[in-house]
Amino acid sequence: MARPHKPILSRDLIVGTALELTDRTGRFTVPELAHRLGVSVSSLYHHVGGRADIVEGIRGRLAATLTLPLGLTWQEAVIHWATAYRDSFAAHPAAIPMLVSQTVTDPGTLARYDELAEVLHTQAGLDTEELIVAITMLDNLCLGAALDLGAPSDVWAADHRESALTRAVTATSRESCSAAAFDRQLDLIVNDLARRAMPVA
Amino acid sequence: MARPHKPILSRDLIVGTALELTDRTGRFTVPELAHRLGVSVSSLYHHVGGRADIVEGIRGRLAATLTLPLGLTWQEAVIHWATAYRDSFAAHPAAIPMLVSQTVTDPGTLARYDELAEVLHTQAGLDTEELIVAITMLDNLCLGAALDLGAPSDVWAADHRESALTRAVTATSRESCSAAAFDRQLDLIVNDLARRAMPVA
DNA sequence: ACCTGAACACCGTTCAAGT
DNA sequence: ACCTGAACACCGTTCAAGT
Repeated sequence: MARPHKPILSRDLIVGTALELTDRTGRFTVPELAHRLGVSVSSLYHHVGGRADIVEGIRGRLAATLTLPLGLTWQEAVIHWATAYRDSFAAHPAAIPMLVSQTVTDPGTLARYDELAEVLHTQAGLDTEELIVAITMLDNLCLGAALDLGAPSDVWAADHRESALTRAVTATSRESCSAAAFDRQLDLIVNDLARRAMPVA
Repeated sequence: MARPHKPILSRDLIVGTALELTDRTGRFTVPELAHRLGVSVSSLYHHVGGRADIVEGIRGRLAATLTLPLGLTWQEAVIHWATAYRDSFAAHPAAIPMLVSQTVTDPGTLARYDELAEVLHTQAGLDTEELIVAITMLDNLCLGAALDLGAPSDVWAADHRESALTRAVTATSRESCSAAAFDRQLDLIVNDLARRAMPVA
């Protein structure tokens, strides 16, 4: 088989399989990916710029959920955006380190940031300075929460010492605490923004 | 030369050189590291468990600054801890992706978390549940801020569209905004904790 | 246009060998 | 104990070749 009549590969298929592989095994490798697709390694390079491009494709998939529905107040929009961000990244924990080590170039992802900025500007009346600080805060929060939820930074899970605190901590659910911390921090941020917002209606 | 009278390598030297290499070139590789040290690759494995162990050594170096001075109020301690965390990670941006992709095992780092927990427990009177949420929030914040400061997640630097916001944003200093967002968020967290604290004095 | 095999320049790790 | 060279099983990417 040299060239099939109907292409068997596509950027979308490659990205999807890479994400699947990452979820299942914690990583993906170009040879593994090719094997999984029943194809030779070099075939992939006809549809994709390389490994980094595949990672960027994964980013695009995850960021797709950040689209804002119409008719939300800016507060609701912020909460929707941040929650979707955290959720979709946390659903693929093993992908986070890959995403974090690489500059964001996916146009869809960038557009999602723009949309949030638009809402904060036109509906909450934040000026440029405030806008950037706000988005930075939200970005920080979501990234941190997703990392904390998914990545292997199980800081307090280790039985490293005789700390009463550490032992108590081990008992509690890691996920629920992370979620609680996220919710509370998001709430703090929204309130802080509300205090600074210039109502435009 | 087979075995020198005085060892030329040590875990500390290896870790230090790896960090230096990372700062200068954005990454470190075992062969590069060996070359830089004027030594054969396999020599490193007499002093270090492997690449992951070197990364853990780097984590230990950076976490060393998290030690809390005596005589601080718990609020001051939180601010000191978080600021030192953010600062020392942000000073080595290229190291962050490596640190984030790997489980924390460095004992020193784990001890620094314990110390903060101790302060929050005994001085702020937080119960177990509150304690974990608090530390998770702080951990999230610092990690997110460090990532945002150092990692190549220059989200809004890309000239991807005709967004007035995006262009305005490009003008402003990335660092100062990140710092402002961090300071404000840290302030929010401390105040939130103060509201929940049970004064013990 | 799309798949292939072979080749290239890398990785991290191990291990018998030397002193 | 500590350094070495050689070997191993991997990576990601390229490129001439086939249809």
